[in-house]
Amino acid sequence: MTLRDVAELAGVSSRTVSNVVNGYANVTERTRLRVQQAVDQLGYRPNVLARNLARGRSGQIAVVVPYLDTPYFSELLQGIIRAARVQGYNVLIDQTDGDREHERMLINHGSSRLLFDGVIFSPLGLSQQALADRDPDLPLVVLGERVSDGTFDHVGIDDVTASRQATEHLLDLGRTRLAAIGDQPYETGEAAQLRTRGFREAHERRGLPVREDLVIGTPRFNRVDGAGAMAHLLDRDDPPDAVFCYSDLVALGAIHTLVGRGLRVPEDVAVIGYDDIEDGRYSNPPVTTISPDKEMIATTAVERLLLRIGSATAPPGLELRAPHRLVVRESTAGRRAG
Amino acid sequence: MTLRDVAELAGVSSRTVSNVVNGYANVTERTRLRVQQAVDQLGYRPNVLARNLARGRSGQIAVVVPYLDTPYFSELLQGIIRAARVQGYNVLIDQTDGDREHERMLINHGSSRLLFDGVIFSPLGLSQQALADRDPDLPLVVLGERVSDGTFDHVGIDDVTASRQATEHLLDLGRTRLAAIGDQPYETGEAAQLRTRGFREAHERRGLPVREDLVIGTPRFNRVDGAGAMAHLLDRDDPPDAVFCYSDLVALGAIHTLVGRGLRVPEDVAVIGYDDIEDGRYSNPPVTTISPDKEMIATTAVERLLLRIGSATAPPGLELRAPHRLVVRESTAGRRAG
DNA sequence: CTGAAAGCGCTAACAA
DNA sequence: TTGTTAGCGCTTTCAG
Repeated sequence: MTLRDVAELAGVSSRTVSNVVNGYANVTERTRLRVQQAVDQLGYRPNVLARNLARGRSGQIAVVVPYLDTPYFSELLQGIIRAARVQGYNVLIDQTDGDREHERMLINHGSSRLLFDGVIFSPLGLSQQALADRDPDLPLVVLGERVSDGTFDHVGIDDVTASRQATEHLLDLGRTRLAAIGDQPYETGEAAQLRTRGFREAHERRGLPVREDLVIGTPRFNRVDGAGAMAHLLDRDDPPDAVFCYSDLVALGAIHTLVGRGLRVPEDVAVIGYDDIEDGRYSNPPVTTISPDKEMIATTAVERLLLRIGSATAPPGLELRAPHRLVVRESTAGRRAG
Repeated sequence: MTLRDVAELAGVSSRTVSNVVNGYANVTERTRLRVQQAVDQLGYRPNVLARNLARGRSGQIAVVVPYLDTPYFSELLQGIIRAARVQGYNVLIDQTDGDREHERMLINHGSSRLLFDGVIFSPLGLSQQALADRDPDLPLVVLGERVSDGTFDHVGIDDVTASRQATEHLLDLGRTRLAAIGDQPYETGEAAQLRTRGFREAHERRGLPVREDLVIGTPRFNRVDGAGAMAHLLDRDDPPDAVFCYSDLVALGAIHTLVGRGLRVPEDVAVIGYDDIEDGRYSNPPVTTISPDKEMIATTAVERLLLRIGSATAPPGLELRAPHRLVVRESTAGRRAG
């Protein structure tokens, strides 16, 4: 079943069939119908491989995330896949485990060209410099806490503000010994550092000192790290009465430790997270969190990437901010639902 | 940068370059070296699109799951992606939301042929019949609780046995009023029905009657359903003292309701889940569960699919059972860790 | 509005 | 062991 077969049956040239199949204009209604009929009759479906080669495009975009089983990413992924499909694009998924070399390879068109037309990338191990050194012809949209260097788009929320708001929420509750879990004071920890900055800003605004010894670093933002850091904090002479966790997973880990030690959340220690993943809504207690508009992030990322793919000349790299909001639940507010 | 350019520079034919690039035999070490040098010098990378067309293969497999943000699937996906990459295959991900029509389309090569060479499929809305009616030329491996009709491979654990073991564990604790949450007594609910069968078998073996009014159906296996079903159960005159949940998410939802009502887990009600997702390990309390060997499932599925793709004549459809085990945690055992 | 025909870059049968 | 060459099936320029 090829274009030719259809053309023959319909008594037109393959050019015309192609026009019809691709919904181009310039086809008489009459011939369009005849061709359509032939297509249906033969059960013709275009060969994507041939089309791709001829077009020089794969019709696929790659989404690169550090970890697939991180709820935040899988929730985001859903939105991206949906948005891409609407535009006729398929999504290739890649997981880097934060491996720097792997990440670098992917933004250089992977091991082979043309497998994907563009990349939505959530870098973890990669420096700003490595991002700048990438294949300049590969359309790129970056998620998370980077800053665009003008050659790619960047979609994220305002992390400093969000973190400040999270911290202020804890201060508003009358808590005085605030801890922060998740700092990463090294080159590839930009994400974390922005949150730490917001944490500091909140203190500054209130004229309060930051308890430096309560700012704890973690290699990743997962449950294990949260649980460990919390245990560490509780072993102090003067443990915190509130904790700002840099992800909901960290918060869940921290709560796990707290409850395990017989402490009450939020009465003894209030806990706030970040990301608003579904787990946090059904945990005990449900977790107060910063909720980024994931749907908007996904849609915007796809939209901008396809725009780049479609443009002959690369559009300027934009900083795109999705909205976020503070969602107060029982891990700080202390109410209890049925 | 095409094969020809390389051939020219190396002073050989494009055929030879192709041989070298693809690691075929029959190339003198000497020419191999010369070609390799030319490749490096020109920074040549093969055009996958052209290769795909010529080979008639896309080098991609599709993985189709109902929901991407279900931890069980995203954990499985990780393993699949890894296993596929090792074999030089890329993974396309598709989410059906359990939509029957969408599922049917995908096992008929989607809307276009050749986009993927085979499918690993976790059906939700599709009947056995629909599976049988699929495009017979599309290599297929099915995950979950179906039975192979001999034309595809099926990878899963022994659900009846696992469910029986889960139930027996509750009975061993001395519980007498066992509930089950997750039954789906309709055509596409085969997965659920197997678990219900195991639940019954355990009772039968002990000569105990099943409390039919405590077997609750849920449309999906997620937190909301679990929370709702549990609330429903607690409103009974004679509420259960133990609950077998058909997924860990359901268990987490159920626990959420229990704790919200001021009941203790496991003292008042013991809860067991299914899937062993990471969330269950860090919840309060951690969830006892049936743990399928996900890594094995992923590897086996990929292995079998690639074998099918590579075979001229379709190998017989196999039933492949991955191992599982009962993991006892605090939601039934009542210990409490730090 | 439609037809003819030249590729897209690679693979692999056939020859040498 | 290597070269020649005919496709793979579609898109698209250029005529008409």
